[in-house]
Amino acid sequence: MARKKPEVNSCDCQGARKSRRRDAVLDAVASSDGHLSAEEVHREAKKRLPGIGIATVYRSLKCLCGCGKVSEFIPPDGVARYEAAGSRGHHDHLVCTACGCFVEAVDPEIERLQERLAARHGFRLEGHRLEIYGLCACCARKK
Amino acid sequence: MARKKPEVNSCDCQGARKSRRRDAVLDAVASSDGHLSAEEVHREAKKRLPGIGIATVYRSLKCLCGCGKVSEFIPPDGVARYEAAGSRGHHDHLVCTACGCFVEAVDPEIERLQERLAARHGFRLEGHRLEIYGLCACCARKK
DNA sequence: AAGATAATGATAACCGTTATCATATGGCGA
DNA sequence: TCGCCATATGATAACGGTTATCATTATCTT
Ligand SMILES: [Mn+2]
Ligand SMILES: [Mn+2]
Ligand SMILES: [Zn+2]
Ligand SMILES: [Zn+2]
Repeated sequence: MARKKPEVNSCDCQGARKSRRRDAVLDAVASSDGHLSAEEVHREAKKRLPGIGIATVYRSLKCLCGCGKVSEFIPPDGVARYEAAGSRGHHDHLVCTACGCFVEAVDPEIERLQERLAARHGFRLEGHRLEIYGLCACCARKK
Repeated sequence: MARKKPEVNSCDCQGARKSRRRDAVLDAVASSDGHLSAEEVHREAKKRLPGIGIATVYRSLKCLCGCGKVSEFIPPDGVARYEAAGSRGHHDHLVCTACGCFVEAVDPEIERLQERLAARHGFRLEGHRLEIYGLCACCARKK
């Protein structure tokens, strides 16, 4: 007889309970191309649970970031953006100053040199943020 | 007979007039160690011109950033910070996650590899932002 | 099922920054 | 030097993304 799958909680945080809304928020982020603002996540989540409130979206995003399912990054305009962090590992962003698109990229050498730079200044490295601004291939062509 | 020095305007923007307050704002930023918030700049500027308002500080900072005398950078907490940009050239920041201090650093190799990374993705590079997070030497010792 | 506690939605509060507007000031031509 | 007009200024309201509050609901444990 088929037995119910063990309930997996979308949040691994201590004391966290399972919640349909948090699942919806994670699904909204995970099934998109990423780089959504909280408001955009809300719009997507409402397609799954029409009544979900914006406060819950913020709370869920914070929780999901805390347990590593989602990662946040804050562009210069100060509006946080979210993307699924499960399988996709760390990456940096090339940000187009014309159309605002994001291109993801990693350069292992840059990553390594950052460690060296931190060490050189006695820093115990915990993380970093690298954003490269410019015109994406598409926008550069139009100019 | 000593004649007055030609008035130099602290702002090179088109149509800008000389203003004592903008001078005071520039002086406040230039004579500090940098990385001041707008509110901190206001506090310093008031030592020079007690009546100066916060709106004027914001306006002056924007103007001074526009003509390259001051540079702005926005840490993850979203509160803009300012530093003199005249002689000091580009640099990146090592940010201590414990005490919040900033250490300035440049790695020419990282700078060069960023150009390569941009080119590799067809980006016409305009600028970048690199922040490295971790414990500064001082804070790492205390842990 | 009942009790304990986490989750939720509506909305007020927060806070750095920007916009507004009446007034003051700087710089130019006469 | 004087007058004109665009720019600069200060007080303060408005803005917008995010967080806090609180009464209610959902989930988990026993
Ligand atoms: Mn990304
Ligand atoms: Mn600096
Ligand atoms: Zn583009
Ligand atoms: Zn430190």
